[in-house]
Amino acid sequence: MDVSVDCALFGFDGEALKLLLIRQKTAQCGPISEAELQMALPGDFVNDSESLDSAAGRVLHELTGLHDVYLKQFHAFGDPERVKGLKDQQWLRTFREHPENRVMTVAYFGLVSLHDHEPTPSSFAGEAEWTDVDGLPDLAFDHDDIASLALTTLREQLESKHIGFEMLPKKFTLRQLQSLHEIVLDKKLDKRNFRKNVKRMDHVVPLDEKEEGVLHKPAQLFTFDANLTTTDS
Amino acid sequence: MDVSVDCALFGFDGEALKLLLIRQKTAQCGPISEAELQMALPGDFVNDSESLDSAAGRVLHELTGLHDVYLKQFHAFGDPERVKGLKDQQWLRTFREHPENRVMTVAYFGLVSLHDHEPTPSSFAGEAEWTDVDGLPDLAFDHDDIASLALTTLREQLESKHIGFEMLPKKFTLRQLQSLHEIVLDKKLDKRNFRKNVKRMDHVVPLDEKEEGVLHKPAQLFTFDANLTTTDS
DNA sequence: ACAAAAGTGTTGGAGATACACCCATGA
DNA sequence: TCATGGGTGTATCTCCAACACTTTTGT
Repeated sequence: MDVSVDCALFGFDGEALKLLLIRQKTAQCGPISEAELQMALPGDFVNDSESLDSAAGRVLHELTGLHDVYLKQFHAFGDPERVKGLKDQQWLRTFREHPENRVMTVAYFGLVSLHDHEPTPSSFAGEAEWTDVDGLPDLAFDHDDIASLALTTLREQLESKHIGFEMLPKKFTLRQLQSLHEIVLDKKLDKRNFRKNVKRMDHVVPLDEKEEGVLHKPAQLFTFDANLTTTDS
Repeated sequence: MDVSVDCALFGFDGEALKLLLIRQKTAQCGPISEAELQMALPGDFVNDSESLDSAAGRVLHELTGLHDVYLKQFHAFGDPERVKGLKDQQWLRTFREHPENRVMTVAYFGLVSLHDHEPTPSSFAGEAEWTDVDGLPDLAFDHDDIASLALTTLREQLESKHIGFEMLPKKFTLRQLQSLHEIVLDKKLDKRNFRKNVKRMDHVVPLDEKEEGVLHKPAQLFTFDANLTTTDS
């Protein structure tokens, strides 16, 4: 059986939660309209000598140029028919040696800051795009399921594992942190209570720096100190 | 790459938490002492046409004769060297066609009642045994890691997903439920507070029946009604 | 009668929620 | 001076933890 990894990479641009998707390459021949081209989560086969985590890290690096971002396995998908759809097979035939092979995939979700680094994909340049999580298109294979479970997992772990920071710039304001939580959890939070909670987290440290270039009172900047994280997987 | 499933089946006998392990079959030739024989979690290759969940269910059924027990995937293990230990290879050579192949495994944990059904393994009869989770032996392959993560996962989900009932008889007393929690979580719980919490769970329903054959005041029996479970994965 | 576990309420503290005003900055 | 978001404290309520005695049964 073939084994792949697929990555659901989430990013936050201050406004909305984004997911990195790749678009099927236009087949050189044949009149396929743009709308016909499927989108999917980035993924690749696991190489002979690499671990699953390394494979996921490699896919991520090839797409974003980033190392060392938060990346966690969350589920394996192994339905025998998961790549057997008509469109799925058409796509696979354009680049796979044995598109009819059964392939199971280990899915990872990752968190990327869209602030510090330009989200421009590197080696896959042009075919990858950040898409709003609200109103995702239908995805190829079983990637709708994967994306949906990735989002659920992100929601569950956002608070319990304090991983929100991974989607923010190194220096961030409390307002940014709060919007992120509000958007991911899809509910409004009370500003004062939120700040009270954050102040209790010893790994969110205030800096002697303020926001610049804003047309209102500049906010204090904070950063994330990974020294002591209470909850680890 | 070969793909297998491994199952960490937990059971509770009223006293201790048990894990189902299989023992390496004695090689017909060669003077290998009992102590040299390794133990491992039950597992098997995933068949061509079955899903991962089905494969795990099949392994479980072959071992215990049970259907429909709680069984959940919790992690995929794919280190390239995970079956390459010396003893691991010796064992694999006794029954695998290509023992040197890389094999990744999708690990499941399952919960079994040791009360209602005799824990006697069926088709693997004789080679499987329920072992105390305290003081597990060293296991073959990376099964120490798998068992350890399975236990962590069980602890995390015991309360949040209300799955303790799966390890109790259909009719159980609150004392049994509490001991189970105390043993899994490894901490003493307050009887009154515990019962208060249980009474809030609408899926634990009291029966018009009492314990029998005990040399003290007989306790009321409860059962588990799966109609409305608040948390699902 | 005795042993052994079943069963039952109250109190105090900690943490969560709800809520409104003044402040600093840039235009 | 105005518009915009930054920043702050208090009262209430709910949830959790701690704690001891009476009841029912079998021997």
